[in-house]
Amino acid sequence: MKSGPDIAMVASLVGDPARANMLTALMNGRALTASELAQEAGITPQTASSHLSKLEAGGLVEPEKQGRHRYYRLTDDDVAGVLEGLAGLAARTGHMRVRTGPKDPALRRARICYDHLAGDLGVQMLDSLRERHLVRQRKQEIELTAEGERFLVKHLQISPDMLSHPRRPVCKACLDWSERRHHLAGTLGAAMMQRFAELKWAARDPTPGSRVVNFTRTGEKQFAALFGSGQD
Amino acid sequence: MKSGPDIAMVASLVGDPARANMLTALMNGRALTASELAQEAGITPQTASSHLSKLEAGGLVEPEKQGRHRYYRLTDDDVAGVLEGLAGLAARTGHMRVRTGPKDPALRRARICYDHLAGDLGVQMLDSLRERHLVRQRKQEIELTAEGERFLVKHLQISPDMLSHPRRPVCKACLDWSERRHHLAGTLGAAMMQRFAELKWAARDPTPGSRVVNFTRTGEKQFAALFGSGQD
DNA sequence: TTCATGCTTCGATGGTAGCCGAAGCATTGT
DNA sequence: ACAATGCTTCGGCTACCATCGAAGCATGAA
Repeated sequence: MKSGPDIAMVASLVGDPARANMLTALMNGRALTASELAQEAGITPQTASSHLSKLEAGGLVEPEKQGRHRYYRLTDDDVAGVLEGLAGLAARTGHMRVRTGPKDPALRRARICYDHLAGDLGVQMLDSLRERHLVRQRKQEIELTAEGERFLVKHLQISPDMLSHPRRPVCKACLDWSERRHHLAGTLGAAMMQRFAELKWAARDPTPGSRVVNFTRTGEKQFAALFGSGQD
Repeated sequence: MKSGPDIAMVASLVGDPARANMLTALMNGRALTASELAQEAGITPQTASSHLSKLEAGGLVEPEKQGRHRYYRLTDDDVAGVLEGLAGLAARTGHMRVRTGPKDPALRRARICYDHLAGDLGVQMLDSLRERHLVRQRKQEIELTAEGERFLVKHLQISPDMLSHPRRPVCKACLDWSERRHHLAGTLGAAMMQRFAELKWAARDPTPGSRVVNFTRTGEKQFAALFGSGQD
């Protein structure tokens, strides 16, 4: 007869409703934690774990470990393309699908991730640093360049000497919860956030338990001047 | 939660090994009968029937009734494209797939289908007729044009008057078993085949039960001159 | 007509896979 | 050190669905 399952194998991966929900949740290119994907699919974490291992074995998703979290993203654009094609075929025969709603805007914009800046502004900051070659990023590895060191001293009064730590890297890519792209973690990320607070550019929201970071007017301006991409 | 199965529904259709085998068998754009697809998938006809209904309901295949046979083809190129994408993803993670072998070459080339010409040459003939606007085809409906009538009289001494029949159409598109594209059936198809025999261009193979049609050297040349596409 | 072929529907069976509870690691924070 | 969180593994349960036997319709042939 024929050789192997082949196409049926990968198709059956997408064929399960729970897995399909996870995959469509990942369609925007961002990454989600296992628990979030579980909630997205309406199943328990242990079931989701089983599904995610299968998806990973099938080459549809790739994990990225992040502390005790485990982020998953689609392997590449090919996977997304096939999913789009399937969605197109499905749309012809029947029902379309509704998009998932947005979340708290303030939280999306700026918040504390452990001890460093996250959210829209955090991602934007790392983007800017990378663009101007102040840091070099390869996958999750981030390295401060010589230009970067000069930049920190000049604009933020941060000396590279202060950043070394026995068990913690200076720079680290941290997946952003709302944007699902990387922002800057590590001792540098923490030092920068601390400096923002000292300069009265920003402060954590006083509401207990809140992770929102509120920028002052001047802080917003200064931040935009340093890391802004034109208008924002 | 989310709305409907959507993408999972169509993916699960492809996800079953039997159905996947059927679909890949249809990937070349040809059409296959239900029994052939059953054999291709290694299942019984009644199981295949169930699968085919689902594939049809899901919009992946379309049936075409042909006598007591029922031919199935992929709905359109979009379906084929998605299948190719899935195959691509599957190929990355593991096993490729072997192609199905060829069949009897003589039978593929030219044979009798009921009373008219089928096989490679039969398909080629209808292609030529259509290309030169001697017939007009819409789906399974084929209509002889005025030019076509003149062509028949001039080159094959076939008068349109001889072709009318109370219960049989003059022209009809017939799905070709080997090529899985249409060839010409109806009273015209039968008349042309008969004329080929009278002209000693071709004759049915004497082997009992064989449906092979053998063309003579001159017959092949004449046929190619009338319906050939350059070199063949 | 009667027979044969191709396909479908019905009913019953069995294997597989999704699902969750409970327990086990791993990482982080106090 | 201990506790808390996030994720994984294990075991059993359940439900779905592919599968086939048997019977029922169609179409075409004799």
